[in-house]
Amino acid sequence: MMDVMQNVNKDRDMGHSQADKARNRERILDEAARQIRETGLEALSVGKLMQKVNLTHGGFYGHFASRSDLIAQALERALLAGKAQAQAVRDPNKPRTFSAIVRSYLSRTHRDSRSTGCAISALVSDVGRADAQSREVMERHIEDFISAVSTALGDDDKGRAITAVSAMVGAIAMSRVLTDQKRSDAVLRAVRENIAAMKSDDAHANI
Amino acid sequence: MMDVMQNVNKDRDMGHSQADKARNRERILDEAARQIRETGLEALSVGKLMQKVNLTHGGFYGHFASRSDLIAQALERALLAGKAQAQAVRDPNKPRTFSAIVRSYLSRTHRDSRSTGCAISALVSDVGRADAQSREVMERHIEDFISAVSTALGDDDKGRAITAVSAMVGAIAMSRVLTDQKRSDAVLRAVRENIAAMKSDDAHANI
DNA sequence: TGTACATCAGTGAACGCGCGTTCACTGATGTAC
DNA sequence: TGTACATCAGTGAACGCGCGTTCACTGATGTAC
Repeated sequence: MMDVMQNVNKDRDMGHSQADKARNRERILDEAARQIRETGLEALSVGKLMQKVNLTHGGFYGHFASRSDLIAQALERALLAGKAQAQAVRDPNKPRTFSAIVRSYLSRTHRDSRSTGCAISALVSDVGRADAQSREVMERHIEDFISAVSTALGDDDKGRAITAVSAMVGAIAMSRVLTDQKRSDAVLRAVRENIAAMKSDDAHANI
Repeated sequence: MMDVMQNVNKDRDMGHSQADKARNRERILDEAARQIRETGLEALSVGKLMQKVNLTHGGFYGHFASRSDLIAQALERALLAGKAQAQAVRDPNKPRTFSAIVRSYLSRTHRDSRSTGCAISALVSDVGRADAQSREVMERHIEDFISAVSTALGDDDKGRAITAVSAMVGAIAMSRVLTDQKRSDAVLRAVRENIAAMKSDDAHANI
């Protein structure tokens, strides 16, 4: 009986050591990064977030200065997690080819896992109207993504990479709007096929 | 003195006739359509919206059943207004060529006028996580946009139009995130140039 | 055309609610001896 | 290694605030005669 009570408390308290605090901070950030991708930057509620990680709302301010401080950090975390998620799928030994990037980015799996996928496509519109600080955070990741694609294409100029990234981000974002699964699938397929052609012709022909 | 007072009241009351009511409903909807494109679906506040059109919050429920009812209707309005705005710019006598569509969509002017521009690029991410009703509203307009582009391209298949639309929507949405104006301009330019090539080669080569 | 009355568009006070944030408290952790 | 105390991670009640929504009211509009 006493043991049961203590276990219940353990689950809730999560310990009070410094290591526990650091671990809790990570859990809060990870969960926030998931939630903003799932429901947007503004929908995040401090109380619900803390409940989700089995803590009470009051403790939040031992970890973050304010809700908007958390959101800024969660956005960075979401962008990193989305990238890591993409790279976890592939074989770490082989270099990432252009077609491998396009295939995994424009997959139905990616479309259907908003809360763990790329934060750019999950939050472009939102961040487009956010403050300069948030925009700069995403800006760095957009640049990185473009650079990675440009390298995979073997281009000096970034024009084609920019176009491919725009099409990929737009396609995933739109595919999540479409309620008709066939149409949604068709968007992913069309962009995948049209864009794949970019690499196959080595002469820099039309796109 | 009496005249002045009456004029002040006129500005606020806006009259009580049925025609006035219909006009007020339109003003509320138009302003809501602007606001959701500027600040997102969720940021809209009934009180602030009514203040903006010189009415008091209580009157709102004479026009709409609820805030979410208004939002659904404002989304449709925003999508229509964005389309109308695009068509107002061009010469109504000439047919819309593919390159004309691309040039105006991917213009700096369009990027810089979120509250009057295309609601798809302003709200893709938001609507992607909204309820089925809102998604269906935007879905119809995405399909229309794809059809218009496909016609301009003279294609039977919609694949290339889907790719062009994805790239345009993604490019405008991302260009609004970038704080570095040069980079933002470069995204618009790159996609404009790469996509323009789609039409010039009539043989259905690579994109 | 003019009057009397019913209708109804818009007003603004009031409501309950969930939110972000603060703070006195508790008890486990870490440290000084 | 063991004890005594300071620290501090997490708790939960309380706060002020803005929100969506309701409603009794006002006075202009529209209609019946």
